[in-house]
This record gives sequence, structure tokens and C-alpha cells, in this order.
Amino acid sequence: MPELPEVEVLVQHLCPLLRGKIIRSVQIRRERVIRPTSAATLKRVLVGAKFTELTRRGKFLLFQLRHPQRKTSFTLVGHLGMTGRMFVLRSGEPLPKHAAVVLELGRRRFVYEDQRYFRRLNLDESSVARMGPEPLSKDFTPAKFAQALAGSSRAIKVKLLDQDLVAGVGNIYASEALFRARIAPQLPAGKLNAEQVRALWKAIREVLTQAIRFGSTIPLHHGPDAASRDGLFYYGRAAGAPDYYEERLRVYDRAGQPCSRCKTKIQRIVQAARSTYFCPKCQRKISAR
DNA sequence: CACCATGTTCCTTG
DNA sequence: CCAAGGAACATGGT
Repeated sequence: MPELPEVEVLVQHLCPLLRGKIIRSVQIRRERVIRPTSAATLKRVLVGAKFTELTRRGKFLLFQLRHPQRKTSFTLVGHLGMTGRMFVLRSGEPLPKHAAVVLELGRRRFVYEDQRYFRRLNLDESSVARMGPEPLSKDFTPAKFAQALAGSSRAIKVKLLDQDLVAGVGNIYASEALFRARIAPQLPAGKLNAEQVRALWKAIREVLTQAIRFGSTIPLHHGPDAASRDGLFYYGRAAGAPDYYEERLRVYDRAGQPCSRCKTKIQRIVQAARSTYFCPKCQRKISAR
């Protein structure tokens, strides 16, 4: 369940539960999720280490750890892929079916599960190193954004998914930001005019900020059973929580429904093998002057 | 059975 | 070198 806002809310939730805790032992139940780190290396490094901080970079979770005796610090890198989850359980509680890595913390345990085993929890920071600016930081300016888009012939929707451009935007928020900025997803990235670049810059920040604020107001449940795990927030949709979930996603997964602005039917198209949703009337293909 | 799914990486082709 | 497209990863929902 991961794009930037979901990861941010998860980080805020987990941080106080982990900070100061020492890893007593490590269970690796699916070795493929820790590649390229080996099981032996991960265990050797983690056992005895203390969580000092948890931060987010794009969609990655960065767990800072320190060995009190060895006086060494290092980073454990996590990513949820499309279906990954992380939560803290009491030690007696049963593990979910797809628990991939379990860190025993004494009375509690930290669990990383992923039904599809797509993503990772390891010591490899290479993917994090080459990421673009954080969209909610001061590093992300309209001028830099314009420069990064200039000269690209790729469709703007596809370009937004490139983590080197901006960190943390995924398939849902890419469509949502373009709708809010009234830009057609097929428009080549390099053809946005200055006004469109600024509108998109603003829309990205607004939709991500709103989603974080929204998610932060929802109590995070994290039990092993499916029902409570569905309580983990997703902006605009969640089973069994109708009150919270008004129409926040305006186009994503709404093919055939009326546009909230003009009532034209929302269209679904495929770009780079991913679904894109947009309003063909509100989002025009206006090129640079 | 078919198709779809919030992500990333690798490979091929042009 | 770049861009585009597709497959792969593995499981589950509809």
C-alpha cells in the first residue's frame, strides 16, 4: 500500500514503537526479500543493534540502527512494493501468512510481510542514492522541476513515475496531480509551458500533503488478521470505513464515472503498461506557446 | 479461465 | 547514449 503519503504515515506510526528497541533475534522466512544481502550478513549486522531513527525517502523506509558495543551505525532499507506491510505485534500473536522477515524485540516483534514478495528489506542503499528531490521539501522548486522536464519526450504521466524526477509519486497520485493541474497525461513532459509546470508542481505538493493529513487522522491498525490490516489507510478508499472516504480520489479507478468538475466520463488509458485515468475535457493537450 | 492490481528492475528493440 | 515497451517478480481479487 505504498506511495509517498502512505509510507510517510507508516513511518510516523512506527517510529515511536521502534525507537530505542534492541533486536534480539531475526527470523528470515523468505530469503528472496533480503536480496542482495545474504541472510547470514543481515542477521550478523542486525542482532544486538538498537533502532535510533526511522525516516522516509520517496517510498523507501530508512531504519537507522546502532550497535552500542561496536559503536557502529548503519541503515536498514525497506520498501513495501505494491502489497507490503510493516507492523509491530506482541510476541505471542500469530504471524500473518506472508510474513517475510520478523525482528524480535523482546515483548514485541516487528513484522515485514508482503503477499507478493516483490520488495525488499535489506542493507542495499543504491536505489535510494540516485533518487530525485523530495516533493515536500525546499529542494523541490518549480525551476528545478521545469529543468528536469525540459527536453523529455516522454508522456508527462510516465515521467512522473520516474523516481529520479521526483521521489515518491506513484500511479495513483500521478493521475490525481495531473487532473488537479488540468494537464493531459499524454502531453510530452518537455512540452509543458511554464504555467503548466508550476500548476503541476503545486498539484503534486497539494495532493500528497492532503493525503498525509488525511491518513494521519485515521487510526492505524496493524493486527495480523486481514480485516484489521485493511484499516491501514489508503487515501480515498478503504473497506468498512465509509465515513472517512469521501470522494478524495477524483479520477483514479473511476473510468466511466462523471468528472467531478464537468461531468464528462473519466477515461482509462494504458501508458507504459500502467493504467492512467483522466478527464478528456478538463485535461487538455495544450502545448507550449 | 481471463484480466487486473498502489512498484521496481532488467532486457530488448529502435 | 536515450526512450519505449514488455516481461519478470508472486499472489490474490473479481
